[in-house]
Amino acid sequence: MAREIAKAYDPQQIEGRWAEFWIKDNMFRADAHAPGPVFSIVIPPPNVTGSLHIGHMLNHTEIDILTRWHRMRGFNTLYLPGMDHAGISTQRVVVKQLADKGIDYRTLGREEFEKRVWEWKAESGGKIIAQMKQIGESCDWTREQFTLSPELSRVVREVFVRLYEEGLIYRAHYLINWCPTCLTALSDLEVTHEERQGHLWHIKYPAADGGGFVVVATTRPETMLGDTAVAVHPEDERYAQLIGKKLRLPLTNREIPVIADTMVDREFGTGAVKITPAHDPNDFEAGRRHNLPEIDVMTDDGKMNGNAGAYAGLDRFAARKKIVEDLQAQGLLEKITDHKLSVGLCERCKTVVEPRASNQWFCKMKSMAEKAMAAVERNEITMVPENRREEFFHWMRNIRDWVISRQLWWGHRIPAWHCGSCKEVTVARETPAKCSHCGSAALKQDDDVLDTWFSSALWPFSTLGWPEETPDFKTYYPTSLLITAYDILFFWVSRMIMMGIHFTGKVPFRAVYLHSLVRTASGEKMSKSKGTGLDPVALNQQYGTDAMRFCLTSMAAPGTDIVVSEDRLLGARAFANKIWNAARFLFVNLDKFEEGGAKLEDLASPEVREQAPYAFAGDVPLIDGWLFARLADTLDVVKDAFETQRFHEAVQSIYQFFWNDFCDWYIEWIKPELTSADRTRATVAWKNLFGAFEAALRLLHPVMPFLTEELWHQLPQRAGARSIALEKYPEARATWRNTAAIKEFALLQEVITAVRAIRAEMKLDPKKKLAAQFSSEDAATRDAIARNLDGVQRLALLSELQITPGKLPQAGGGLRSTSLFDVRIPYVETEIDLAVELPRLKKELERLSKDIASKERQLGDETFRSRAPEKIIKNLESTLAERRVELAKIEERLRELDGKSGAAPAA
RNA sequence: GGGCGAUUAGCUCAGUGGUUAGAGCGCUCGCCUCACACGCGAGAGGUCAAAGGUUCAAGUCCUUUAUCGCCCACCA
Repeated sequence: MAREIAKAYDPQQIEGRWAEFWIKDNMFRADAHAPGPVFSIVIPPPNVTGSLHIGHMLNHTEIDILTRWHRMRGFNTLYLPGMDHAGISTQRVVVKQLADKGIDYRTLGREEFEKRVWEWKAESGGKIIAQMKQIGESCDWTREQFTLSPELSRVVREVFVRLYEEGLIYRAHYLINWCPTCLTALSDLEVTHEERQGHLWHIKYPAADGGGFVVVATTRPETMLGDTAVAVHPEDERYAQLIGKKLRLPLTNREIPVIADTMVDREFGTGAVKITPAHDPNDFEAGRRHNLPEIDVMTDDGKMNGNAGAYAGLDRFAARKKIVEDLQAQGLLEKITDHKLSVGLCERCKTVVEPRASNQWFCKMKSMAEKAMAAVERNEITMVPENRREEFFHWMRNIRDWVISRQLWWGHRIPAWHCGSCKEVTVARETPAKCSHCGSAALKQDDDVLDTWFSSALWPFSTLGWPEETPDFKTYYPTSLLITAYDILFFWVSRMIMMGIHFTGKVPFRAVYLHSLVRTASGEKMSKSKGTGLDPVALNQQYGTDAMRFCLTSMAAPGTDIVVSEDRLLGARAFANKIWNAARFLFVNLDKFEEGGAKLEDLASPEVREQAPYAFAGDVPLIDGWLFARLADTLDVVKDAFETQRFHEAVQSIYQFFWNDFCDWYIEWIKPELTSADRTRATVAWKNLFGAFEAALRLLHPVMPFLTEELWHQLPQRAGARSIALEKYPEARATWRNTAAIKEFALLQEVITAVRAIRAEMKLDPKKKLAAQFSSEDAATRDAIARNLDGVQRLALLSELQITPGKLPQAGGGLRSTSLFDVRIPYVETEIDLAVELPRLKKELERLSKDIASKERQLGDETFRSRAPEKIIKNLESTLAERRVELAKIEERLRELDGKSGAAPAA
């Protein structure tokens, strides 16, 4: 039977089919009652703000690799998918969409707006799910979750009420970060800081009694309209007599007191500070200490309000300009100096944040933080990379109460009802009929919603059925591992740990792996708005999903950000193509195998393949023993690497095994065996090739699922075999381990490479078979070459290789030496180019001499001999002996060649 | 202001105190060899940022410095 397979791998031809195949029958559905050790992982739910970007691609690939790997190793595996409603971000997206259509979302009303967002959620969520399916994520789609679903909303209310009843959630009037564009409060974490060049305006505040004035320095003159005091340091002699006196606030007719407070830094500015309790965190605290009134001078959208008198209606920055002009006109502006300051920006829209005093809901964090730190200290949760642990502790130690209310319409409505009669608050799981304080029915639910991270913090248990003790919760909680980007350690990871411990008594995951961010070539965080983002869909189409997966993870060393480049993607695609073509090699030769009377069906059962490597004439051929030994080594590395989330190591070692060992050496070596006239020999070769290739596919499958699934189905498989994803991952068998084969084949590789080098150096006809000579003092080495003469001659393209004991003459041909052997192609028509050979040898000589000198020095050192481990000394001694042999050979060759050439070219 | 990280080949980066520091890409030379030119073979290319220290032994541990990043922080 002849098979047709395209010459080049075309991922577009096959990916869609398998993506569909995997989800069709819920192939990756988890079963809480299934046997085996558990591996569970919940997705960091992507925001429904658009589609997946390349960072998600990395994150999801890592999760999927580990999921597939564990599944193939017999774990009871759950990869739970889902999405986040992403309160402020999603609301912004929809608000903007409406604005683009000329609609102010506020005119729609809350209910209609929510309806529009749900429509958008369906669109964006649908896109995300489609992308996840497209990239082959092996999730259990029957367990998909959404943070704002009715089920999860119930969990949110449960948690809110419990925290309220425990006194951990409270409502207070406090100074918070306000975004005048998003029109909501923000937590400290949602504010990013940016250093900007600004000014320090020195303003004269005249004394109320007309005697002189105090100069205050401020970076924000517009807030002076809300000043309710000026503060000086109590021990500042310059201002001592002013304390308790009144000043007249310029541009208004208000009188404000001079107060004394140790918060003032005498060295800064003039040593006198204007106090604006409603618009500055420090001043807010000072205001509380001194019982000062708060005067909010702004509106929600950042304009000056009625309290700003003549400036009312002006934007805060326009007001700043006007105020400075007016002060100047009145001669109250002493001077303006340059001043660098860090301004707070809204994380989402980059608007300058306005500190404002307002009524908000808060969550006390300290006690939860302490328990979370203790758990991490006890290593109930491990963190990779480990240095993130310190960051975590640092943040947790300095944690402040969390503003959890947001003035948005998209989110979990706070389950609190305000009583119109007694003004008290009723907090309840279900909408209450009457006020729990006075019994009045005049209840109105709080307008605010919860910070989106509040529901995300519950994700590992809310998605598994908590507060019920469901089978899912019992089996899969705590989850095994959390994989996420390091930039949400505080937003999300820390809060999950705190909430998880608080509500379930257990950590939410056993381990956290914080992976890199994917950056642009210039090192910036990728951003769609800046046009620097890479579109994973386009890249998948261009290079193939498997290549993308390979590319991203091969660079994913923990702790460093990664940069995706065209070059790397091309390299990854080439690898996929290489695998494809290795398979093609098998297929185009199958006829020959079957012509010999063998049947493909004989290779279909895993039991048959698992017995590879098969022996011929009583022995496993060296090449097969070697390949399976290399496979075992690779599997060791892969296991170790995946267990410690060192994806790049695992992926690179798989790459090396497949390309270098399997393709470059194994396939090249066994080619003639496959068509050997000796049918028994040929059959053994075929069985071993099949066994090795099929194992290699399984080895590769978690990283490159599409390609391996496609090829695996083209190999003979037992009846009822559904998918490579459900097969067993190869296990490094004890019988595969074979250091002798590795050592022996390394010798053959060395000899073949040496002959090829000589051939290149002598510029010999690359197709012409040549006669060469081989010598070694070591009988075992000579035997090894003799045993494998056919292969060596063939790969080195030799007509014959004469094996003699001892050494070869160092002149009269192209030659390579090691301490163990010499190999030489005698001159026939061509000679060595001395202008190349002599400098090469001299350089080698120099390197060896230096190396020998340093080793001699070290071995001559008594302290070294007495302190270094025996093994190190032994190694050093034998290496030194080898180097000396090599040096002697090089010296001899140099003498010969120098003599021959008369005048050696200058080195 | 505090903290963390980085600095290794032309580029992007691995490197877990112990032989001659690796990979991919790029570069040079030679090959369309019947799986693969998305390929094959052979090469060149590195005082591991600088200085000091610990150690028998340092790219790896410590200190200082320089440069570049990132995070955190209420100095008006």
